[in-house]
Amino acid sequence: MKTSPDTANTTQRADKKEQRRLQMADIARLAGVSTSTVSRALSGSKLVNDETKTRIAELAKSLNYSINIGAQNLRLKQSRTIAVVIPSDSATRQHLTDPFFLGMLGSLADALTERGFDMLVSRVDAEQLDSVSQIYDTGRASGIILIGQWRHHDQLNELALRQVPLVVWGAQLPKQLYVTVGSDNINGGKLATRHLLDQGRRAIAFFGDIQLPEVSQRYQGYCAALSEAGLPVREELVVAASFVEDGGKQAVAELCARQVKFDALFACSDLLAMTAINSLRERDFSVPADVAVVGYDDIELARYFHPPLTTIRQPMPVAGLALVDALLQQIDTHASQAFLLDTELIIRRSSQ
Amino acid sequence: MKTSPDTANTTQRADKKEQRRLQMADIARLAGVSTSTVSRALSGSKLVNDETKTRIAELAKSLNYSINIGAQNLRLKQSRTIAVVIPSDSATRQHLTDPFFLGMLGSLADALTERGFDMLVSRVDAEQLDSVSQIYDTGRASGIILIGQWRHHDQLNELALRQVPLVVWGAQLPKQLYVTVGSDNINGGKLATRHLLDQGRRAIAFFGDIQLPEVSQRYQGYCAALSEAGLPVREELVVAASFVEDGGKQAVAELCARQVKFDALFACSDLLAMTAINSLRERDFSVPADVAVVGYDDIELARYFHPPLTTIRQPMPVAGLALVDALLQQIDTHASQAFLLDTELIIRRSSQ
DNA sequence: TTGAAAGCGCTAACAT
DNA sequence: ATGTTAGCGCTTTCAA
Repeated sequence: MKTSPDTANTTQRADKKEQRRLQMADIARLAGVSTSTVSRALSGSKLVNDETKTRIAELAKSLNYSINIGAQNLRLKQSRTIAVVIPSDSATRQHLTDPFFLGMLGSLADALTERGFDMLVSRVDAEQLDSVSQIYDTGRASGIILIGQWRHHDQLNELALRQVPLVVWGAQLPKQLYVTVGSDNINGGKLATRHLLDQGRRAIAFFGDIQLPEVSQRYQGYCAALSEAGLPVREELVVAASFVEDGGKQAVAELCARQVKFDALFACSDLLAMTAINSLRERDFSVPADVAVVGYDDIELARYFHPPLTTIRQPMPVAGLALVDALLQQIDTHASQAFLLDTELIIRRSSQ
Repeated sequence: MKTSPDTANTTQRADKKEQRRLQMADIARLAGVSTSTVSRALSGSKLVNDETKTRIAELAKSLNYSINIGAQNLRLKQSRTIAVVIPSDSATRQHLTDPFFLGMLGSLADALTERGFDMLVSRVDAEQLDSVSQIYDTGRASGIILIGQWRHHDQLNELALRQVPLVVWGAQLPKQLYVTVGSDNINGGKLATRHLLDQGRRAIAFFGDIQLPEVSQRYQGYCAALSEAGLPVREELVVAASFVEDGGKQAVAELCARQVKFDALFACSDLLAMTAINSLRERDFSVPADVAVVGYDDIELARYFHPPLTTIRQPMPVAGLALVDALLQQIDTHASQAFLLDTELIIRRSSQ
């Protein structure tokens, strides 16, 4: 039988036993009240005498006591925790390194703090996205924000079917059962392309993997802008560049191998744009003189690049809040809507 | 901001009836056994019949049941959660945007997953670092990893005094009560400076805020390398550049205002190096011809910069594991040691 | 205004 | 090999 630690017990120096953590019963005893009163006092209930309330609050503070959140959550059947999940490619494990996703994490951290939620971050193998529901099923988090839609449309639909409260950063697709928050990719693509057209460029290359929903919409914007200007979409200018590794380098190589003339480039991420610019430079193209370049994301380093990168900014600070609020609303009301954020063209030297 | 035009985008559940979450008792009833048996079966106890064990496991799987972690943790008096804290400047809120810290988050996510812990991420106002202990006192996390020692030495010591299990990424200082894991900044500074000396440079500027422990050690390395080469440390070449904003730009301005000749630059972060290089370029210095530059951190973009940045790499993948293991050991044994990771010179074009 | 008692969902002695 | 029972630390009826 285990005796509860008691004041009469001698504590030995060699004794490695955890000094028992203070709990509500201790505060109650020291204040000469019941735990109910302590609980009420600390939660600011008006059922308790003001004088006792402050006495208890001070006692707690002086002893460095804080309510055990695990127990509180169990009792209240809540968790006040949201999980942020970033699918990671099992092979490269590279996704969490993209500056864009990382910026998003910061924005989410702020938004969740503001709403009084804790943020649990986990990387999940992209091939096992269904394991995401565990985070919810176990009560670890009351909902899930997933950053990185990639090609997981079907798996995400399955999650939604399982009633997991879920909001995804990405593009809206047909037959979509889950809720997305994202920026206006179509317009982003238009803005970028129009800007290049305004600079007098006519042979605008497009770098991006059209299989990805967001990129596909940026491509739609690209096509729309060309069409507005009365220009055809020339397939030989479109390269399926991937986001990983030296995507830009490979894409430039591919484009050059095609022997096609081009005087501008719209790359679907800043990273892609930067590696592309470096490759262009190696091949003695000058940016922006020979090739005007526009990127996408406006990561922090875009302005420090040489030349400073013209790009499409996604509104990060708003993005976090939008994701969080969409999720909280879904948890509350079991219904919420897709939400589209404005994109903005940031003009710097790489395109002028 | 617009709401999306699509029709099918509202996820609704007409049925608002709370479907009670499945719990162990339900599984027990359905399996015709007691909850103890279910508990044991799911935890793989050998006390339970193999046949029953698989029966229960399958039942649970088919019903999508997972153990409620909150209740489990309460009962087991554990949390299997580690908090990762990033102090944020109350004014700028900029710290979580430094690519280096963000890379660290990724590394920690991997390391914690590997050790079976959840990662709670929170941004805490740098002026109220003592509030960090709440995360521990409330039982929310069993320990804390703090990224960003900055000038908070005293506050960190106080936290350690309060018995909060804590490991800090940073430099080891005298009279330090908390445990640090960090890279070998002194050697990093030496490697960078020696490399510049090897390139024949003799007037090497140093950019960094020596008030910060890590930077101070890099500066020590810088001094040591100069001294090895029989050169004096020239104060007019040392600029107290800050990490934030256009730190590099200001530092270059300051240096030029001093009218001192320099042919190399060691900047204490890659971001600093990059902004400095851009400023140098504006002033018609060529890099590396006129000024050879070495940065610090080896963030992902360093290799994509123009010119590709020579830098000191801190071993990120190892860093996460080292931090986590130091913390877990501290939680287990109430003792752990500071740990120093090797730094490595990565030579690229900016210095040659 | 306060206290007693029940129980959140689980685990682990202690029985059988 | 399985069931009974007593909590983990808290909140909240219900009773006083």
